[in-house]
Amino acid sequence: MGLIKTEKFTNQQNEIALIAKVIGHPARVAILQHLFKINACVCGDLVDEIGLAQSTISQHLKELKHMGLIKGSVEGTSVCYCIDTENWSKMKQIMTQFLDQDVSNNTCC
Amino acid sequence: MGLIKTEKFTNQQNEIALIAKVIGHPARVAILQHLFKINACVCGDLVDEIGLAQSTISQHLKELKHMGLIKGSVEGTSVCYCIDTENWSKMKQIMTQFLDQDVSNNTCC
DNA sequence: TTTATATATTGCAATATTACGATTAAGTAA
DNA sequence: TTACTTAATCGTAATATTGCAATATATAAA
Repeated sequence: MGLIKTEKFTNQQNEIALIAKVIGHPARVAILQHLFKINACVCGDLVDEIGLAQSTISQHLKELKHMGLIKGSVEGTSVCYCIDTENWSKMKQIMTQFLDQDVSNNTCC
Repeated sequence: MGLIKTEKFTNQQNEIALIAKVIGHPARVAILQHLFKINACVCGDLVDEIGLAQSTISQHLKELKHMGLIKGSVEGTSVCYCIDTENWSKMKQIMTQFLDQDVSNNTCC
């Protein structure tokens, strides 16, 4: 069906999955890495940097913004995007907690 | 097109995205959490636990196995699944390194 | 061998995602 | 005003994902 049955899972499980899903595309990984690297506002040079069509990059930016990982502010004709540090930290904590599950007692197979 | 242009990105970016993508479904998050919780082999009770069809769970297990996050061994008629601790640690390191990018110098917008 | 149980695979329908070109919107410069 | 620049949105095609029923496979028990 292509439709995820979110009602079968806990809020936490759905949230982890949503965060991971947004990161689960190399273009969005590249955008985030570039924003971290530049460490300041960036706009349409992401299109040159990444090499996908302008409309495609715009769509990925929209998804990242929708998840709250980045924020954008209009600067004249261009738009300045950057990491939303507060939300990034929150997201990082959620993911880290999931990833940090103790593996040492795992005594099977 | 629905087709990701992986050739536009670095191996690292593609790898991060692939890992995140596998985690990007609540059923797979639930499976992983259950395997951690039980801390031992588990088989078809994942179907009862999660409440999706057997074939659906089997497919998700296949994807997790394909990414190397879990491994399974046949035990009679059932199959014992568990976290692949070595690969989990590797994966965790890759993701943590990505998530840990320094946010403090971010002075924009 | 037959039957039962557990898991994997196949085939399919519904929906989602990715990507792009074309267009629109909104600001700037002339 | 018009022309230009930048980014968002729309429409669309191609592909991917999700989920299930049905079937296949493989082992165990009778």
